[in-house]
Amino acid sequence: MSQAGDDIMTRKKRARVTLEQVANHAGVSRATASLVVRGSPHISKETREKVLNSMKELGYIYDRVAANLRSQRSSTVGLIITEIGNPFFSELLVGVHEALDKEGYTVILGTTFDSPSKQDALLSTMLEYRVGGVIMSPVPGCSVDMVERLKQWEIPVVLVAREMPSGEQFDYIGIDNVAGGRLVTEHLIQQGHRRIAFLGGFSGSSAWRDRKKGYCQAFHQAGLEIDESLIIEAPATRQGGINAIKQALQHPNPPTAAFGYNDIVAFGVMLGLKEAGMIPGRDFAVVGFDNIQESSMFNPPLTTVSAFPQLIGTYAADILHQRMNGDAGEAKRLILQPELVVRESSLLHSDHQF
Amino acid sequence: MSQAGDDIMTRKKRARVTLEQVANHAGVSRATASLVVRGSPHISKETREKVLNSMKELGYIYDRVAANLRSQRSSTVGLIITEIGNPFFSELLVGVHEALDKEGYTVILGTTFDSPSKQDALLSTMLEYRVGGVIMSPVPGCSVDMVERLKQWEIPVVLVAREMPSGEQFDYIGIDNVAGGRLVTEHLIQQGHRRIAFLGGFSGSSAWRDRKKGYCQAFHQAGLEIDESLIIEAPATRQGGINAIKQALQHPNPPTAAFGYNDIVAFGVMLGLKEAGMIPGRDFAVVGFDNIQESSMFNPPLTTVSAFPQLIGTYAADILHQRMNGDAGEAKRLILQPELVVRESSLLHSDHQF
DNA sequence: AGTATTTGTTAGATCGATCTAAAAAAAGTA
DNA sequence: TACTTTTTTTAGATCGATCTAACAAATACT
Repeated sequence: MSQAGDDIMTRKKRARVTLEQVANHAGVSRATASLVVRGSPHISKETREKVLNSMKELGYIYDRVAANLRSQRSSTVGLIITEIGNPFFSELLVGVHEALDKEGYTVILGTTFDSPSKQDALLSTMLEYRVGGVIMSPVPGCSVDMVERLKQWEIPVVLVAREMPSGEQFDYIGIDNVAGGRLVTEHLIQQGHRRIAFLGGFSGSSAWRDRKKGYCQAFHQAGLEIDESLIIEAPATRQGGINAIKQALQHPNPPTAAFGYNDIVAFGVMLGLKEAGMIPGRDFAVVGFDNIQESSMFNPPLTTVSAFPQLIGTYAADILHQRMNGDAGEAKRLILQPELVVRESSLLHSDHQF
Repeated sequence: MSQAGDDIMTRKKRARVTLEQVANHAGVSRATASLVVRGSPHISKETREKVLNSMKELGYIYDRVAANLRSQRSSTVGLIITEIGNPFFSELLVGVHEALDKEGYTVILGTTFDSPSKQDALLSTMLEYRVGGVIMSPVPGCSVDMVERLKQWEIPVVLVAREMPSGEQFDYIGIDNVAGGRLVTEHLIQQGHRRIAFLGGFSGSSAWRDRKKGYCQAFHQAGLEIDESLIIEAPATRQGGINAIKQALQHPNPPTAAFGYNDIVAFGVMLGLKEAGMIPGRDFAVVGFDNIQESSMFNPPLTTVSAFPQLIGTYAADILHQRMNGDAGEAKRLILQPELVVRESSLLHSDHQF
């Protein structure tokens, strides 16, 4: 259970100035001082100033921990993402953070690294800390049970970027991954490619399945066959991309283009191509997904799909804020439409043949 | 002062299961149940199991808020950085986060965007939340006053990446920016460059001043003159880099190489060069600072200096952990030695003349 | 002036845990 | 069996704020 080990704790020596001391100093009651702190309108100008002066004089520090305990409220919000190393999530974090900050919330951060047990542990911690709400990107194969526990305690939950099986009851902000996958694949087909690998990511994540769905749709629509052996799962990391493209190039009938699960994978794919002596954007087309800031600066600049992570974060924060203020309406679904950004990595010179 | 506006709060409806209820259910006292939760050794096996069962049965959730209030301890750590958008800091965040996570701390995140008032507000918030310690990268020109307030409350503070005027009393983990600036500049001088611009960043930050110091040292050591008009301050962003290089190119006697304050600026510089019709790495040498992951993947790959942000984060977390466990020794200073990483952006073809 | 209303203030209980110091139970010893 | 000593359990105060409901004081209304 919740072992509060002593080793990880710190003891404070200097005693805190309490509201009671402020009240005494100002010659009013504790309750009055409390009202002043909270900016109540039922306080006369003079008392307010008396109290504010005493606060300043004594160096008073508001104790949110005590206040939250008594009031059964919380101005803390939990944010659970898979990893901060991925710019998609760090940009999402920026969006969430800025929006919540503006409203006066404090953010508690957690990263799951796609481990369900870590996610459960994080959710527990957040419950223990009495967070007022949670924004999370669920791990693949995440069971709804744990998250429902939050619902039980009437802690609003907003899902971002990834869906959860039977998670219809939760607000969700994401991008239309099917459309995104289709955009990418249609683009590559239009460029004349017929053998297009889909590299990286794992089928456990809803985003992966949707992007693949879009990939398949584009193939079908063009009347082309899908070669399942060109769909290679791998960690959604640079190294995963390197490995995946290497494996794909071993194929007796290798692909001429690759759709990376996300930009990071696509970077890996391009690095792998370079290692194999090929020049991405000339000998081989590569497309990514997310349009993180770096993708415009890669060599060559990466064709990709904008997934608007920061915007997703902002919306998620806004919705959570509404929920925390009592909005109990139906679960909202906000699906942003992706936009294809064509750059050099997918525009092979016309003198190439396939 | 600390207005706890009602609008930002959430009310929970379903009552929490308290330790008292658990105790009643298990037929023991509240105190005993508390000891069980905390894993005290003075509890007999049977009572422990009785209580644990009751906890499970009732769906008990440990209330850290209440516990922290009474025990005057805290397992929360504040992390204050300037921005998450900068990969240097997001990598630092990864280091801090992983290390603290392992020890069971929870991280409260704050970003200052280099605004002193925002930093003060954040420090206040953290005090209000009773954090047990703070890791921070101080804003340029940060006064020691506010941070000293934390010291007063015996809340340990570890500074990272940037120093603070008269901040000798605080632990500091950073990199030898002087050495880094020298490495970069020596490298460029060795490549035959004589007119080297120093672009981006502001002189308010200690990192800027140190890097510039190294830059000057290298010049002096080589017996060369410094042209102050080639030192251009600008925001440490991509756009700042673009603007700075454009300005530098206007110079009647323009530079042949640029030292970007950090990799992001260097990226901007390279983009600006491209816009001006020049090819970085062929017509103009560019070097950055930090060696963020993307710099190896840029076009061309960026010569830079490794600043080991993740490692800095890890060390900072470790030291903070020690401090929170009572280590009251002298302020520690841990200065990592930077390493030059030479890539194509600074290796001009030999047929070029200056 | 006398009552009703509004405005400002407050005492005392409370949030859910931990602490202290002391009591009860169990084990060890003579 | 009686008396320590050790182990286990507990009652009651406490952390620092907010809540409730009631009480003064000031203002408004016949």
